[in-house]
Amino acid sequence: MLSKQQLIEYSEDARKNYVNHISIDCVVFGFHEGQMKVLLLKTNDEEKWYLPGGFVLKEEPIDNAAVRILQERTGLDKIFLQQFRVFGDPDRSKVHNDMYADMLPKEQNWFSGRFISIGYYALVDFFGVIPHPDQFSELCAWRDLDDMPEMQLDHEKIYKSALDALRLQLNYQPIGYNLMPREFTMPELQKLYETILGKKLDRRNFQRRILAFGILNRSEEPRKGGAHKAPYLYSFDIENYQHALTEGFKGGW
Amino acid sequence: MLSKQQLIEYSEDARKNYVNHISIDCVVFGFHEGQMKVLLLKTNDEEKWYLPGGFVLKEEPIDNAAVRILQERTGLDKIFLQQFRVFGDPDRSKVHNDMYADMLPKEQNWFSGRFISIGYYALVDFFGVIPHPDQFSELCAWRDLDDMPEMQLDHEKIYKSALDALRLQLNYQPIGYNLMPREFTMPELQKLYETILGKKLDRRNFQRRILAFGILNRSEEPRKGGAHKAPYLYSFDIENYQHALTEGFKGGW
DNA sequence: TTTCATAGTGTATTAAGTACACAATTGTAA
DNA sequence: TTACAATTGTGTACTTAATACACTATGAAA
Repeated sequence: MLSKQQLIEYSEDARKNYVNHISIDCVVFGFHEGQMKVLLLKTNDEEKWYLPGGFVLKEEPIDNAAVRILQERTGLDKIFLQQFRVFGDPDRSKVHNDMYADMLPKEQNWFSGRFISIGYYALVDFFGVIPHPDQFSELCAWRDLDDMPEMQLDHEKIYKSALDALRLQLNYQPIGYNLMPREFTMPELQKLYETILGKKLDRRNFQRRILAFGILNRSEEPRKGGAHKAPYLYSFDIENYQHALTEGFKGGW
Repeated sequence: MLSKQQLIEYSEDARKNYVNHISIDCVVFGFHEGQMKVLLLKTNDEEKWYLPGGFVLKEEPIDNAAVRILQERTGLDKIFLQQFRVFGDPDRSKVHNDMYADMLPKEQNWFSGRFISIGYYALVDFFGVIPHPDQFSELCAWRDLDDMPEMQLDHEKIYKSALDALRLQLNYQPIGYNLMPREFTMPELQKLYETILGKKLDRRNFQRRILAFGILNRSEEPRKGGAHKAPYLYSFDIENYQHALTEGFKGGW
């Protein structure tokens, strides 16, 4: 959390370096222990959480800005990022505006204006992430998708919209390379799909379908040491996976 | 086309009224005589065309801005609009910037900065549109999708991206209500799909599939007076159509 | 009345999606 | 050591959707 003096400095820096009126908000999805997770931030003195976000440098492509912002929050440098929609209601950042208006003199307050936010979602490796709070927060942590806390501004709307976009993507693109460890079992992958979709799938049909995509390689050796029958291990065939990403799966017409 | 003095005035007005650094570009699709059309603008003294676009008023939701911009260009007031992506390379408007830099003193030039553009596509009734040029152009006209001219800035990239988005939409949403006249024949509707997709479809299979969506009503009376066998007339069942728009068709998983 | 272009309809085949059941493996508790 | 519970692997019948393809019907013009 910034002091008033720091806030003034941040505001002045921001005016110098960032494109005004534009922000970026990222919905970072991770997957761990059969749970879909979203990376959130929080200050100590506020109840509500918010999404990792930031601004666009004056000479920076917006996609790079999103990558930079996520690098700062997660430590990751290769991130699957997808722009999914713009949030541009004039009063979407009203609460924020008012908050900073109390703390900053108007002429020094870069935050006073309206911000139009570009929404990105990211799929990341849960274990690769080292959550870093930003300047405004003390806490950066994973939250379960089915146990999301109250959120600031329109961030609830944003993450729900991201989830919709992700579910849609599931229909015509492969998913998982950025969310699963290198090797995983079929039930583990199924759990990912079930979590994203929020519903149960049939084991046998899931397996057949996902294998038909041709993006998985099965290891020779099954995973040992588990409490039950040793499952096979799979990994993504990265070449086919990339191809499927660009080409899409079926198409309909 | 604006004179230098008018340009200065426009620039000052813009600074007062619009959110800086944000623009909107619209890809307006129409359909006429079996051809997919896109609405474009042009000045007399430049070869290249550009997309209808504009800026966001300081207190205006971005979707409203897109509607307002299209109302001005087309005269339509009910428009199917879909945000599809943001174009935010720092040098995307460089040509424009340079052009205005020659004409406007820097401190009076609202256009000098970088603009991040929100792309919308619109599906409209061809006959409902009365093309109005904007302040910068003399010409506002339909162009065939398969005969598109050279375009300014990154507008070629934008309309191609819009077409991709539209094709994707075809897979999970109905299309046509905003593009077809109230009554139409099955071959006419098929032509629309073929044009959007850029490929031929089988008559019989198309009919079966589109009817299976349950969004069409068939009139009692076929269209008479044609040179051949009188075709049946169809119209959209607006209730089912709307339902399909929000719910989507199949889904995959 | 024949011909041509177009419209309407049906059927067989293949592929994809869904529903469902049994056998195999492994650790644990009797 | 043996029975059990939990989990994984696999197969098959059924239904639905997608594809390929051919004939009949209509209306205007030659």
